[in-house]
Amino acid sequence: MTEKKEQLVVLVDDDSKIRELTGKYLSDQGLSTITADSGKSLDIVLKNNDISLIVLDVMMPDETGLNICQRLRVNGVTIPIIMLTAKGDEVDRIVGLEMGADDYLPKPFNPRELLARITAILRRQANTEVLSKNKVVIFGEYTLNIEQRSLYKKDDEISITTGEFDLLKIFAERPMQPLSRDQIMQLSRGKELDVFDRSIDVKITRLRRLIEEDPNKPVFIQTKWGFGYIFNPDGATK
Amino acid sequence: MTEKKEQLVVLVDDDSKIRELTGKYLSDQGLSTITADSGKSLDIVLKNNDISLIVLDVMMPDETGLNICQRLRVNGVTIPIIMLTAKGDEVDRIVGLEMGADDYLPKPFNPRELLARITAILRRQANTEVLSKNKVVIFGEYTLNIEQRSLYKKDDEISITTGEFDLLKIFAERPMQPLSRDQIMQLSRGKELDVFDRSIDVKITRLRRLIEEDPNKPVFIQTKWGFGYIFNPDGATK
DNA sequence: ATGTAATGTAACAATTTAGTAACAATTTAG
DNA sequence: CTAAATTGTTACTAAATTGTTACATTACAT
Repeated sequence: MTEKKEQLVVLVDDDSKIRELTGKYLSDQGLSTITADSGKSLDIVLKNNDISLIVLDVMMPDETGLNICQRLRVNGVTIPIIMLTAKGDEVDRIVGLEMGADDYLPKPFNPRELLARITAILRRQANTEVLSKNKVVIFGEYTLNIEQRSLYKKDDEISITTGEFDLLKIFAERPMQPLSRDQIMQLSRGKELDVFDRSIDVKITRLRRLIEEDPNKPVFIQTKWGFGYIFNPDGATK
Repeated sequence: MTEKKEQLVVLVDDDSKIRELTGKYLSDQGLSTITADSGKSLDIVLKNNDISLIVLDVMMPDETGLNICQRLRVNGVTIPIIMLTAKGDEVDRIVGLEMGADDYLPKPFNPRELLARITAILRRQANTEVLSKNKVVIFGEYTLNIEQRSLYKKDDEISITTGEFDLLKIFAERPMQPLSRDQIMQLSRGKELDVFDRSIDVKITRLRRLIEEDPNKPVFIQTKWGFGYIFNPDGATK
């Protein structure tokens, strides 16, 4: 019934030897792999492919893996990341995990171990994806059915436009996480936000009219002044 | 509508408070519910009733939910299971899925969310059963017989072209699931849809003329504006 | 309190999307 | 091979959504 999605992995390392050897090994083991030699290349790869996982070397010129990782996470990218750290570098490991990496592997590593960790994470990911198909997000007396792309108030369906749905979905999947207008733009349309672009604000206004009892005192989508907005499914407390 | 088989759900939890409150909620919402306080009680319930779904708490004395789940699956029981796990317990969740649970819900949970997940699973279940057994889909006063490739209104056969039938079949097999034009094209002809291709729209128009009382106000095949179309066998509610 | 920058939003403009008639092309049945 | 039926294409209209702008309002720093 469900078709399996091809899993695509990117390996980011400035050392061409590692890219070739490890890339080949992973491919040989049946894992589609792309390589990139820098953060810049990675950005291009991410823009043009549906990537399932990133393997990221920490030590790279220009931009370190830690930097890249942090930058991606700040921009709301949730693709799992495995960090390659210098041997026994506890500090890097900890920092890496704090930056939002999902796992780490000390260099030099055994390709088989890398593969094992990759598949472990992908399997976990696949499980949660299957489940998120079932997902409904409930806030107050509203229910957002993501699979059906529909919104209900109690038992009545409320008509919601594509843009409103996409925006609400972004929030609903990230409860209690403040999102900047930039992040929202990235997540909804993969673009940068121009400096004087107010379109996100207007969309928020429209969304609030849909789901807030009193749009002047929003409880679900609140303003983080000077930063952006945050979705609180329990409604504002204070 | 169609005569529906009574769906019976068991809620297994050692906490009597949860059993009572949640059981009452589910019953009030029209879902026949039995409760059990342990794996042993569950076995008795399963022996004496035709159960459609099991809601299973993970943390229980004597035998944990994970254990029960595994035991049932090993014994060939395929009834869908929803696990209630401790909040944010990733490990339980993953193990639960590997044991063969169909979904999970972290505790404490919102009863409405539990209900939503139960009905989602039951609907899917019912759907695959109908399709594998009868190959007949009923909506309003229409009957689509998939094996015969024929469509009836009440007892009168309505002539339907190959293309219309194929399209209707795609929808009929996926009730309440929004389909993009791209998906429809993939499903019907295995091709990508060109950007300015409007043929799906035209087919929809023609299909609506066939099965909608008032094709200007379609109730079975509705437009998901900006996305695609959705088939609602119960007819539009609002 | 006051000035400044950020946010809210009404009103309008621009754009995107959907419905479908009319015709052309293609397929099917005889 | 021909006629009929079906399906795809195009063009146009209407509808719905989304973006832009301008001004009002609000929150913050001083």
